[in-house]
Amino acid sequence: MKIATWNVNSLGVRLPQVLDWLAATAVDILCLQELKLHDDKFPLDALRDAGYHAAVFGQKTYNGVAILSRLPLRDVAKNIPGFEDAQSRVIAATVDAPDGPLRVVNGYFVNGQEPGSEKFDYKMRWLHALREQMRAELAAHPRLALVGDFNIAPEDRDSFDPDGLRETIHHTTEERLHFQALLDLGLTDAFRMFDQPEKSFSWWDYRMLGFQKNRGLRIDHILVSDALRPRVTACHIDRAPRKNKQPSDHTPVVVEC
DNA sequence: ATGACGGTGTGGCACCGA
Repeated sequence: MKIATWNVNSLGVRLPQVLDWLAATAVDILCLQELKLHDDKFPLDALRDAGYHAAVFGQKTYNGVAILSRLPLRDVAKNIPGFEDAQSRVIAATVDAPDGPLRVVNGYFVNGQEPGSEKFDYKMRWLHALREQMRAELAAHPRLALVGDFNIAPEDRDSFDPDGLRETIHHTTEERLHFQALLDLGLTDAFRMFDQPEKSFSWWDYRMLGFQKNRGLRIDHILVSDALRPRVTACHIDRAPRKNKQPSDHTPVVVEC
């Protein structure tokens, strides 16, 4: 089973690249973030023709998340229960995989802009609420993956300039403690289960030749539950889509389990 | 301290992302 996450920075623009990538990689589940379109603009037909079911939680202009799956999706949940939020950032669904039900939680985590800002405060409250949701999700669904654009570089090695960017957004101690708190619930960063190249990143700034100079961050993650972890055989970042014409600034992360 | 690039929506520029 192959599961992937990809922040596409507008599905309206990136749909042809998504279809190409699905055809090339044949992932079973693809979690998308930053759709930037409302549900009624979601390209259900094109994705169905490509062989995928979809659970969608869209939003015009900003945010928006979806789960694509070759197998049907059930028990779809949107956003964080009990946490009032005007922004579409979380969608969860269950797939009945051959070896048992698999719960997938797909998040577009808050950016936070700058420590001390109102948006950073929102990020902290959102992360705290997500943790409580994940505690409940894990209790109900032992076989679980939490994936998405976390907007957190968990360690220094996940940043192209950890010293220059110390305690700036994506790098703050507070954000990293929230990431660790998710791991402490019984989740593992699948990427770090394996030897990986140094300076492996999933996002590069569009500006100043960020990708060409590999000035990036690893902020897109796949966390697997303790019950799913023994099944994981590989995890990698696929840089190929970042080399497309008109790429997203993020590239997909893929896990095999 | 600011802008650099790209997407969206609006209306000829502002806002947001990371």
